[in-house]
Amino acid sequence: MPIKEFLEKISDTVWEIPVSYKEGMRVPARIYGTEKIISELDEAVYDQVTNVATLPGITKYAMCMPDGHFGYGFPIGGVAAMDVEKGGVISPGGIGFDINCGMRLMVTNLTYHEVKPYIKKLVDRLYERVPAGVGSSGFVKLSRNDFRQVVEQGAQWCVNNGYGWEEDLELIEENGCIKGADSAKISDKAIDRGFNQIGTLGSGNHYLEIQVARKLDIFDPELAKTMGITMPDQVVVMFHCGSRGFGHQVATDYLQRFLKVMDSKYGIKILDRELACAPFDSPEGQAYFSAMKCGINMSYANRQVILHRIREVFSEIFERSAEDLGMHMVYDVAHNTAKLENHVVDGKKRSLLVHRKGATRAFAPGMADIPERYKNIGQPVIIGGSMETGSYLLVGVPTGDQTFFSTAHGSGRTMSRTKARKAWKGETLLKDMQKKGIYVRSTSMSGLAEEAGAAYKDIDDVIEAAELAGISKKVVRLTPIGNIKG
DNA sequence: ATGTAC
Repeated sequence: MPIKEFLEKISDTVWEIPVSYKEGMRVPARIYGTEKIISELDEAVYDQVTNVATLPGITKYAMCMPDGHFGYGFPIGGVAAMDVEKGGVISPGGIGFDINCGMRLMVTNLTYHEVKPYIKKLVDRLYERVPAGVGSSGFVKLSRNDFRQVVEQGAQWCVNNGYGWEEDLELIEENGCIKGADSAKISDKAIDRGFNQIGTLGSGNHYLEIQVARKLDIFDPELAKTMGITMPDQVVVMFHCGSRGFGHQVATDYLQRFLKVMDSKYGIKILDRELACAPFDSPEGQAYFSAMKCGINMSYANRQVILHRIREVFSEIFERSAEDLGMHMVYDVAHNTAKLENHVVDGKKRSLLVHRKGATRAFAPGMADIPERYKNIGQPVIIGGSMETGSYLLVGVPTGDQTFFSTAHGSGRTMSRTKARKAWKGETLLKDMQKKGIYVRSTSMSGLAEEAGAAYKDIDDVIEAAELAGISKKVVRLTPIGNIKG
């Protein structure tokens, strides 16, 4: 029977697929989105999110955020909380290959008017100083043993070694170092792939962007001010990258290991090999959890070094120190993780492993683990749109409990990379963007075509859906003026 | 996303 017959409208932005849809579903699936988003959704997402609903320990719902689209095993935009005291599993496909791919946002005290004459110079210099593209390596020279320290200490290692400011650490989830990362759980191959990649952007949808907060796009000036956006036309810097080849290798290593033991040792049957998993409370599950945390820390360190590099470049171009330029961080959010969190479910406190794959944590005001500065307003959420359109700064809200305090992470693709490459030419796109006032540098013209704005959902629709659903609140919309694309 | 196939 077609999926539409099963899809039940819960509200204007929440759609449910009951357990009767597919044998083995332990909980219903819920998809977030407006009627428009749902009508354009890739049908494969229904299949994937209902597969996720069959995994052991899944609590309440298998969910998909409004930017959701087809991914490896889980949809990208997938949220699944596993009860670790009830045989809950950990699944690499629910975290993503690019472990802790995420966004970081930094403000400046410069206005559009001041930056505009330098935009070309600024983007060109950033392009030189922040290595981008497939297989790129960074300027931080590390031995393999040093790198093992980095993946255990994350951004804290960077600040201790001169890359950044002490205050940066307070503005990263887990203060830039998730506890329990154990490099003994990492293969030599993963170390080999990662040790020279600190401070590199990567490729695909990874980018570094110079943006402007236009007056009419500051929706809540009080909240914006708390986050450092204090004036119209203020220039900010946002970037998106992850754990590069390192995280990819960690995911590959453990997917293979889980496939070997999942059924034979633990009797877990899954509907799709891409959902390979192991009980959280098993030697294999715990080993991956520790290894995945190394990926989380690698990614924090990567973004920390890039942040440092951006400060250096601005300082050079504007001939003032980064302090004088007010280059303070707003926040750093993780997209691809599984974290152990306490949540209240049906009135009871439970320990849940919350998988967020292409989804952002969005803690409400007053919750633990929010920096002091944001305690009263909620956790900042940084949403990167496609490079042509715009991005958003949001905050978490109390009604976010329905998604274990998770929201969207980006626009969400509507078109495959292959299709996008056929539909557009990178060179034309580059010129069109230039006309719109966005100066772009990219390592790859075909890569640029893959990231065309038209290959993505409308970011404004996605944010609107997230706000209407009560899973995050918008604060500022940010417009790009310069972009370095990996 | 990714030394875009070990």
